[in-house]
Formats: sequence, structure tokens, C-alpha cells
Amino acid sequence: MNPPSQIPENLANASQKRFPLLLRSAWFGLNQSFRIRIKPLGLTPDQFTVLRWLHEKKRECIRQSDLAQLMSSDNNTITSIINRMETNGWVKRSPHIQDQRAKQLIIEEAGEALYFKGQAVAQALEDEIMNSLSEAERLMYLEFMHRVTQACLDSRDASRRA
Amino acid sequence: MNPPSQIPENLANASQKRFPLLLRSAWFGLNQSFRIRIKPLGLTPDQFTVLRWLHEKKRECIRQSDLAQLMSSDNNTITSIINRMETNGWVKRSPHIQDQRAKQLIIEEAGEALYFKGQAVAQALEDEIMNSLSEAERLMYLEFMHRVTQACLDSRDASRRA
DNA sequence: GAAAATTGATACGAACACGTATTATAGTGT
DNA sequence: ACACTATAATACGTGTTCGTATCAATTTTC
Repeated sequence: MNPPSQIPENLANASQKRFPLLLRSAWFGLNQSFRIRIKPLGLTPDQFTVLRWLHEKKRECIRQSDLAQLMSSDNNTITSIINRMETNGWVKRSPHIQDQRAKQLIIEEAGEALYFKGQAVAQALEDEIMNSLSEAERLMYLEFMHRVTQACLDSRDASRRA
Repeated sequence: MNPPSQIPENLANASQKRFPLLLRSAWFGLNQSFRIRIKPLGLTPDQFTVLRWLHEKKRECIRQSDLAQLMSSDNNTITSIINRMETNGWVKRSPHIQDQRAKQLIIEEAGEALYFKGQAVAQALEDEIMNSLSEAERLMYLEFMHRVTQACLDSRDASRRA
């Protein structure tokens, strides 16, 4: 007769090595950890991700739909995130030159300053997690993870078309 | 001069092998694919996950907080998911015997029937994704993923305590 | 055994995910 | 020029995530 309450075996049971469960827990764990750590900056994980892309693609013309693609998200979600971030003065919308339907996204000075602070936290967290693998293991893991990720995105695209 | 609009290189650029980006895309891709496929059942991915755990732990006494632990979630989220699922007649709350604060969760007949239908879809999707790795690679990948996932959860717990 | 600290669940609000519908603009073919 | 189709962004509604506050019940501490 098992004690009804104690479930410390979060991952230490039969369903331990099932990919969907591992993926879910890894993502929630990472996201929650990051959320807690950047909270003092007034940023959410998704807002940080927006800043990251707008910083890295600063030389290119990024429309909202481009950002949706980069973030594996969609136009609806981007619209509402950008609304809040524009209110905060971190990014701005500007008319697209060739396409009058589109809006080009530009990171503001305040946004960029925030990004650098968040990036330090993000890098430390990434290093901390990747430390659970040796150098050789890490290389293999990232290669496998890359293929699996591509399979997940391909599956999504196929499901959409079906 | 790059064309401003075309970004088909979703993962085919410099940030291709960064763990947080891969993890985010993998999770979103898998979740979106699964969402589309089980939509005809009237289920969301999270609701399916609830059904899965309540089915697998049917012999044990599962409280809402136990479910929150199993799903790497929290009590607030579980409360609102269970509210909807109880309305639908898929699960029910019943008083806990030893602890009068707690509520035991029980999967209903209708919920179990739904679970079996969803499980077939989930298994097919999992197999499809895992096919991107050979047998040997899959074993290594799952082992690495398991360690990385534990690191993510440990990091979250440490961040909470700090 | 009583005060203090903890835990299980809930209410409420903000942020995010996503589906459907709508509007405006682009591109296509004729 | 014309209709047809596709795309970019938005509005709106539902479901999920998570923080803070609250209440009741339990456990710990003295």
C-alpha cells in the first residue's frame, strides 16, 4: 500500500523516458526558472525572446509575421505581445516600405538595454543546464535535438495542411 | 541585400543549435501538432495530459497538488483545468479521506473513453517524431534528454527557493 | 494543548496561445 | 481593368500559465 501523498518520483518511474513527457517537463522547468530569474527586470520569458530576435535581426526588416515564424508562434499572439511592449517603450511599429499591409518592428534603446541584462541571465541559465552533459555528450545531444525539433515542426506543418 | 520577407531558414542559421531555442521550437511544434490532431475529440493537449495521469495512477489516490507535480504545473492551473473537465463529466472531485483540505481526483467513464482515443493519436505522433533518430541514437537521446530535463526542474526549484 | 508555520484548494487578474472572422493590401490570371 | 486568391495585421472569445491573496485544515514547535 503506497502512501497516498508522496510523489517525489517526478521522473523516477515507468514513464521516465517518454519523449513527450520529458519535453514538457524540460520546457516548463526551463521557462519557469527563467521567468523567476528575470522577473526583477520586469520582463517575461516571451518578451525577452522578442527582444532577442529584434536585437539579432536588427539589420534586417522584421515584420510581425516574420517574428511569429521565428518564435514558432502566430500573428495573433505577436500582436498582443507587441502591444504591451510598445506601450512600455521597448519596441515600436513602423510602416513597411514595400508592403503597406505589414509593419516593421524596431527595438528601442530601452528595449536593447533590457535585452543585454536579460541575456546575461539567459546565458548563465543555459550554461547551468548544459553542464549536466559532458562536452562530447553535449555535441551529440544538440545534434539529436536539432533533428527532433525539425521533426516536430515538420509534423506541425503537415498537420496544418491536412 | 537580403530579401526582407523570406525567412524560411527557421532553424537554418547561426542560432540553430542553441538549447533554449531548440527546446522552445520542439515543444511548440509538438504541442501544436498534437492540438490539431486531437481537436476532433474535443480535447486540448493539457486536458489529455490530465486524463493520461489519472488513468495511469487510477489505483492511487491523486490529489490536485499531486497532479500539479506530475505535470510540472501548479495548483492554480490545475484548479481551472479540472473545473472545465468536471463540467464536461470527464473527471470528478471527491473528498480526501485522511486530509480534509485535499480533493481526490477520479477519472470518469467518459474521460477514460476519451483517453483511449487520444492515446492512439499521441502514440502515433510520438513514434513519428522518434523516427527521426535511429534506434541507437534514440536511446542516447532519451538518456541525455532525461538528464537535461532533470537539470531544468532542479534549476526551477533552486530559483524558487532563492 | 495552543501558537506558529505549512499546505491544499480557490478567486482574481495579467500575460500568453490559438481559432475564427474581418479589414486592408498584394499578387495572379485573364 | 477585372475578378480571384493570398497575405499582414487586428478584434474577439476560449483555454492555459502563473503571481498574489485568501481561507480552511494540517503539521510543527514550544
